[in-house]
Amino acid sequence: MASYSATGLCGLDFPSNRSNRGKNRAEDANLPQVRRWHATTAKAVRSMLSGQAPGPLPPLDLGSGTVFQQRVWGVLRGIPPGATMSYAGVARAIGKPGATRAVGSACGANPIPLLIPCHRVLAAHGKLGGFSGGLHWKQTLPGREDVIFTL
DNA sequence: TAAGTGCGTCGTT
DNA sequence: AACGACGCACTTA
Repeated sequence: MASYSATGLCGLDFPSNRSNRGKNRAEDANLPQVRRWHATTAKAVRSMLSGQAPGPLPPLDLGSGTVFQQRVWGVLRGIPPGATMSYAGVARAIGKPGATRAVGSACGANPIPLLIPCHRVLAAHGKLGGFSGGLHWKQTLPGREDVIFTL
């Protein structure tokens, strides 16, 4: 289920996942635009699920997140398909080497899984770590991206 | 080497 | 003040 605000895509859930986040009343805004966004989103998601680069994305509304979270998500979006990064790596990438734990929290707060590839973030040493949408996704998705798990 | 424990760390609620 | 989708050092076996 995808959710849109006046700014852009603001939420995305895995199928059969928990209930939706309240927000978005995009009906007030331009419906045609939302439909356009959703078409783009759907295409991007399909690409992701088949292991391809997402291609063009709709505008993302991340205004709901804190500055720290937005920094983290920005890094995640920079991880190419098939690549992975550790929580500590992300922490270093945003210039806060000690904030690895906080990075984990930020990933958990990610409103748009898949398009913001939190599943490419592993714990140190290639271990899986956790995942809000269920660990099986974290195993499945990178699998489709031909990620090589070394130990 | 593998598995378990404890503590430091830091943003969020 | 308490709680993590972590990391590291340090036991044990």
